[in-house]
Amino acid sequence: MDLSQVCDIGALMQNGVLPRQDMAYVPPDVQYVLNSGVNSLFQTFREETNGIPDDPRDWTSQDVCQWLGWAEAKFNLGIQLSSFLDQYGFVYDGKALCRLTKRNLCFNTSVAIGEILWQSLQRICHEYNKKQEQMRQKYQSLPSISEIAVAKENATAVVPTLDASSSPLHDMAGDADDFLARLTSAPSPVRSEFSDYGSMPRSPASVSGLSELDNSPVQSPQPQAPSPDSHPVKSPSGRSPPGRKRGPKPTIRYSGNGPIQLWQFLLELLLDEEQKTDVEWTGQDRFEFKLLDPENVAKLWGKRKNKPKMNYEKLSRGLRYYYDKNIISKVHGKRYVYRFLCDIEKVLGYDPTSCVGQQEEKPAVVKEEKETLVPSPDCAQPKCEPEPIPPSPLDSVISDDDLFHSQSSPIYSTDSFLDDDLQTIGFDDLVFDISVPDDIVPDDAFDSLYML
DNA sequence: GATGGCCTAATTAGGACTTCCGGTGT
DNA sequence: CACACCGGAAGTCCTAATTAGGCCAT
Repeated sequence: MDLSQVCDIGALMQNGVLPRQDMAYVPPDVQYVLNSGVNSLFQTFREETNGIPDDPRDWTSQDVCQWLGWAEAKFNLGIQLSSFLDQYGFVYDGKALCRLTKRNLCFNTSVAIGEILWQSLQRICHEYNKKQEQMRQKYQSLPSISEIAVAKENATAVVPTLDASSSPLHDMAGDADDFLARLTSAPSPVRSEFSDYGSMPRSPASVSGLSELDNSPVQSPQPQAPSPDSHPVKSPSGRSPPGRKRGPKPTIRYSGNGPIQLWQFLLELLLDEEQKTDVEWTGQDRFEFKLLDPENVAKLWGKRKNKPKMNYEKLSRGLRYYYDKNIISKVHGKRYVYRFLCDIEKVLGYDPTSCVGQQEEKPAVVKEEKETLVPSPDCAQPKCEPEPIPPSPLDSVISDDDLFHSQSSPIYSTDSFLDDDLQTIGFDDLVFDISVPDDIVPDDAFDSLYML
């Protein structure tokens, strides 16, 4: 199948080339062609649609119809509009649309159509975010009004420069670490309301402040700083996704909200090829790892937290606090060996221990994920109380109360319903920053970084 | 002058460690 | 005996929520 064929999804489905509704997934090679087709045909989206807002969240029902019409015409999808009616029989607006997951889309239409629509929507969101980011950077590079006023006082004719490198604000940014630190100040994962980690809820206000769209595929662009000491991460699948250019490996570094926590730091080290002499997965048990050089790990931890007197004795005390919280446990009888009890696979989007001892490359980019820390299914959870599965994100009306309960439930996060592409629920708690080198094509970066 | 809205600073509460230490197990 | 490991206790640092007070418009 080539790009010329991909335009006619309907025909491809009829010919059995593409999976139909009863198929569970799109084969990777077909998915690649679909992605390429969307990317190729998307070039004309703006010209062929009339005045659709850049931000899909701002779309009206008419805009959604227009988008569906465009996709329908472009790909001969055979979309049933009824698939996009909410419970009241109205066509989704942009906000409701953005709450859909790929799985929702596939479920409502078909795997192939869902894939096309998903890719298309991702692309639109990506363009919007890119635009926002550019505007943000442009804005940041501008001198403030007060600076202009001062400049006017000091010189009779000073023209504010747009050159970021010469802007006083540019210098104020400080080093990347400092900048990163300032970016990462917010609640931490184990502080999530009603989480199982010994935290007490503060007040519903802290939760109700979450907008519905915080969990939608559309993420507002977040300022990201370069990570000077970040390191490459390999991919678990063993081969690079098709179409990805060769180049410097993407890097991964925690950049979530709030100060980095010890377990996050350890995970960061474990994902770092260059730290393999300090800490590594044992491969013996799920998420089991060993501190090969405990003192050095402690030193690195102390460096990160600006605690020069940090040592393994103190670090291990920190780890022991995790025992009660079911985040990490000690592997009895093995020196310096611990085990993550939380579901690292969910946090990262793949099992980092799956290719321990293998030489093949992991996927070049790891999922960027925003999610509460989730105890793994095999971890005994006496404090966990079962909760009913919350309403589908398809529901166009979700009360704050629903949101409050559904998001804060650890059970919800562990539910199998939330696998792979269904990731619209979660806090902005854990975010690993994946820096993608410039020479990797944007679409590749987008595939992995965006709307996961 | 009374009231209400807005803003800001101070206070409070809580989480996540850090530091220290005595005890236990191997 | 050395060392890893455990867990209590007190303290620090940080963030977010709450409260109090000042200012201003009506």
